[in-house]
Amino acid sequence: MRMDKSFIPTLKETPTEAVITSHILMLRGALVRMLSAGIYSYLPLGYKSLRKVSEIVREEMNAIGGQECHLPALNPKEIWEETGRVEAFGDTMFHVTNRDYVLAPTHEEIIAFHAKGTIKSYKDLPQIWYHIQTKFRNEARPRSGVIRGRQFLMKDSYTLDTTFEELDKSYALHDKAYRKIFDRCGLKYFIVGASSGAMGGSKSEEFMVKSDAGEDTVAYCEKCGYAANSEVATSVVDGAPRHDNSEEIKEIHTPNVHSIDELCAFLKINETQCAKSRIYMHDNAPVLVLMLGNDEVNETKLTSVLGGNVRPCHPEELKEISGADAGSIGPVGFKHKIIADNRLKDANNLFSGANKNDYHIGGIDLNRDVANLEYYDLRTSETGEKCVRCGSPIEVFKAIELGHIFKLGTKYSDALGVVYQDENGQEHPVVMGSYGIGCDRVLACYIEQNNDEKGIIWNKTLAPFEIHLIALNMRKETVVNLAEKIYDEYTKEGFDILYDDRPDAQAGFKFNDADLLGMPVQVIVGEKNAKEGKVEVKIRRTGDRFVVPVEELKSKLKEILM
RNA sequence: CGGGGCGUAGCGUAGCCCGGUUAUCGCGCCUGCUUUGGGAGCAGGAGGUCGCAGGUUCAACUCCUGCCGCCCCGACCA
Repeated sequence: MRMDKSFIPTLKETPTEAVITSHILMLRGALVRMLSAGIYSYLPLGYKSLRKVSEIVREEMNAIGGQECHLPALNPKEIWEETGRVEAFGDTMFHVTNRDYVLAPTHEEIIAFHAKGTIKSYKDLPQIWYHIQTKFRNEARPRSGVIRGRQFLMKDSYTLDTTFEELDKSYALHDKAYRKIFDRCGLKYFIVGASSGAMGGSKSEEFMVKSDAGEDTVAYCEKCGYAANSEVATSVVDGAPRHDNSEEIKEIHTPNVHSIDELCAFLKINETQCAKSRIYMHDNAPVLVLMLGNDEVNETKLTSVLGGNVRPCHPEELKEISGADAGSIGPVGFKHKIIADNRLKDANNLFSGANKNDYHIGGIDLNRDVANLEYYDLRTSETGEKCVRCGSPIEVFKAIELGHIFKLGTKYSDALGVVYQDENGQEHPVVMGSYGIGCDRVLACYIEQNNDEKGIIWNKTLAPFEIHLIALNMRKETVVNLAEKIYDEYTKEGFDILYDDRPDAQAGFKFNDADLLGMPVQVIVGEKNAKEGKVEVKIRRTGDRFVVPVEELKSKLKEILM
């Protein structure tokens, strides 16, 4: 592709709306342009890379027996109502206003719809169906460029199986395919156990990339590879000690003491002697959650322990329920359900709120003073705590979710009546799995991980072009002749070349654009070298540069691009 | 949806608090000449509903009200 008169509007300056590296470089490097919040146009270079991502995904999906389809993004609302997901998605789903259609945020329903008419017998199974389609989600707050958009490109595949054992196999195939896909893309990623959330189903794992721009928090053990979304991550931490003698309960006047830290400072005690109280509303009934010290309640864990709907109580509800405001609430005398985190198991001589403003209670023995107390893992793990598997310190950090694989089970086949007949003519619901990869995110994450102060550093796999050919001075006949010759000949031979043939751009301008765009190899045609029948080759990633005679260029390029 | 910030030429911006000349500067763009191995120089030039709509005023980029858009933090999120 010739650069002169092509749609590659690189930017010298950083647009104000971009703050994370990949977003900045995707804008500056002319890969994308924003149309509206969370809605991006891919320009020629960006689209070329996006298609390379899709192609890798396609090859690996086909390799495990996936069959590519193309399902509509416009869906009848009715089918989404049958599974209850119009309500489940709520405002996140786009609705068409002049007809009863929705824009599909994912495609479980549509797959189930087609499976229903097609899958009749156990002989029809298993199946892997996938497509690469634009998805629509009305994100309240799009951010980080293409990483969280209202419209994005996703590969989603769905497996149909007879049994959960068979589903395990389909799931394992996807796990394998996903590793290959991300490996081929050159991403550093890891896999975490995750909560299934609104998708339903039993097991799910996420493919994550570490990044400050991420929206998920994960716990990771470098030593043994344990990794989990912080929604479900556990770690080993010491519990509160149980002392030989339980002290008597005593009420203490604690004016203006609201937080655990203030309480510790006021009473000159340690955090591990305090029980923090949080009140949640669980299906319209209050529940007091007791945590040790400053431990944070993990609401995902709490929800899975309690089931149903759980939300924190509003400040005005607290006084009515407990008799005190936040900061003075405690388990002793609390009249509703109480549960506690495992760290508090059998603890005594604790301090906690007195359910009376400005008062705390000391000498609490949970075994003696709180009836029917149940203990669960309710806390959020933190950096430095010990790995549940190997005991090494874990690290907790932000990450971007690139892919997610789910064992769905029969949720959708039950709702939409997708059944098959077994050998005995008995009907059973088809067992489903669902697997997604955010193609835009693959691109953005790659750039997050592969850049320097000059710009993007592509590897051959995802680069829009393999070679960036730079003719330094288009007014010198020797330069033009050589560059044109290389461009024509090598393009015919299958090299994918971006040719900077802009007539007026200065050398420095071209060099900087080339570094910004980041093709793996730059071939530089300058006057001095050209006269001697030589060109310069620069490797973008390492910055290495060397001069080669034109006769040797081809073999050299083949060697580099192998 | 809550909190904060911003909206002036294709991009980045000054001016606004304290209303009053022809709305500032840099990049980019056009013309000419020079230059051509790390974002060139000189000269000339084009380009603006100052986000939109009301209001106050003799007078609004500037003050007031409403709306829209964008960014950041949070809530939410498959």
